[in-house]
Amino acid sequence: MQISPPGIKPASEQLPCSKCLLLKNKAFRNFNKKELEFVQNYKSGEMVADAGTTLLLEQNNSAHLYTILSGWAFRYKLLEDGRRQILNFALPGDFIGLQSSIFNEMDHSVESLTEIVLCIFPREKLWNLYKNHHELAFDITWLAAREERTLDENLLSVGRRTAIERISHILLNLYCRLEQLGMTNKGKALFPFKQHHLADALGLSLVHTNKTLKKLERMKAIRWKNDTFEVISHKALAKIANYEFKDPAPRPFI
Amino acid sequence: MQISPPGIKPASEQLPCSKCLLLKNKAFRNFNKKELEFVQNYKSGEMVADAGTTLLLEQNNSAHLYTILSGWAFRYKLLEDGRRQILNFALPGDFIGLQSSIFNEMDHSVESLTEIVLCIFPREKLWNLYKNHHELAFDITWLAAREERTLDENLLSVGRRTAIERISHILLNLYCRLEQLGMTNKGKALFPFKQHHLADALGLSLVHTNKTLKKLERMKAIRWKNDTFEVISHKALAKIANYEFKDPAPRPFI
DNA sequence: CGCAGTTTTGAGACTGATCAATGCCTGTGG
DNA sequence: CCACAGGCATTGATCAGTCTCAAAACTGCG
Repeated sequence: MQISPPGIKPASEQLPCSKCLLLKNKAFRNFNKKELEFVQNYKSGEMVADAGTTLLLEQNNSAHLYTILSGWAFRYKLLEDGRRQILNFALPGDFIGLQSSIFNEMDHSVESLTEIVLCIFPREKLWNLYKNHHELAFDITWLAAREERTLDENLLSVGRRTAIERISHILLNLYCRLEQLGMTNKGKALFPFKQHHLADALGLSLVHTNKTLKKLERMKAIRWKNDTFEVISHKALAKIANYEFKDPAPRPFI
Repeated sequence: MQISPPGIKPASEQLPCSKCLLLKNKAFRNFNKKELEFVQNYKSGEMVADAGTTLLLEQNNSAHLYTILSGWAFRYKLLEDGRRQILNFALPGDFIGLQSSIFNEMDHSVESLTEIVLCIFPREKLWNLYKNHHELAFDITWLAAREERTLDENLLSVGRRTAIERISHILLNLYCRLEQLGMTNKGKALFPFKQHHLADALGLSLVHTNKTLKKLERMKAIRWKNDTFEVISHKALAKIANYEFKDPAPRPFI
């Protein structure tokens, strides 16, 4: 029996897949009728979790896979003494929990940063998806490969970029992801995380992260106050981070 | 037209899939006749590359996917000024090049560390695999998810572990992977890479990597001389790295 | 024998970590 | 409406793990 962790509740109001808000977002690809039908059938429900909820826990098994419908989450791993590494941030359209479906055990945890709405897929039906809907199966591989790319980039940052490069890079990257999702407004975006999240994502200490952020503010590249992040100079940021902008093609999701 | 980069040649002698050496290795799962037949058909040939050959290049596209039949390789990314981050090492049974099949462009490069034998799969037939062999499609997802796990672990190391922890961890990890493949002998294994590869994999400088290795030797945990790596004390190494041994189930490959 | 690549060692510099306060907001209870 | 607590952000001072530079010692090889 699966018991919902505290902070997680079935969503009161659920949309049919055909009305899924993600479908309206130009960041995502379209579905044909047959696919939509299958996904509707695959989906077992929606749930809402408060900010700060542990959605998936390392070493545990999860009965479900999730697609984020709205809100932020992050994947992380802990060392025994409490050191934490945030592996990456997850946004609407991102798929979480594939690990446990494939290996029967998570090797990382996932926590929500905001109130979050998740679309639930029972893992035992994943096989069925591979069997009958190879386009969707391919999409799942696509998502896994994309995650790998993100991790490659993060590893490059943490391993070889300096503090100021890392910070500029991740801020710009997050900003671009949000922009693609239509979650920005005139250079501004809501960043629901704290500085210690950034530090943990970048392998830096909180203090040094703070000092470096201040430096970026003094350089008039960014402003970040009360959860609102603002890119003041894309150019300056991109130059520090040596960031390459690319406009992504519509992407799949499940 | 695809022109083979220098250092790459078609293998002179090629085994049919039914005699694939990987099949004899207990690390890998078995195939049934139908699968074997499909894979045999999917496979377009084998090639051999010298040590130090760039097998796949960032920003390029590759017409093929590869499974390593024998030898070592590594995936890496470069920064413009030459800083390099090795993302991970690839051993026999590992699958490389999925990225370019999915996104039409590699976002990392791959280089051989030893002479390497590759099994070649044309990317345009990947779709066919998804269509007609969902078990194999699932295996590809399995491989992608496994890669993600490895990267998660590497990111944790580089972001949050100290130099000595990182080094102990990666050495033990590589040793265990080789052991699984039957490539170790009484605590000894061949490590065909140089110290600067380790440094680049761990986000450390060459000098500091060297000093830390020496420290591990003085602590009588390891010995590493002339490409031969020896674990002298699993216990000591595991304690420093806080490493958890797990015996893995037979894994898929293509 | 001599070169080229690699490993090893020492010295000194510096990025980023740790420690310790202080300040700032926001929500809560009186 | 104020006092206070708790969570974050900010700052200064000091420390240390790692880096860079430089040179010497090895190793394998033509």
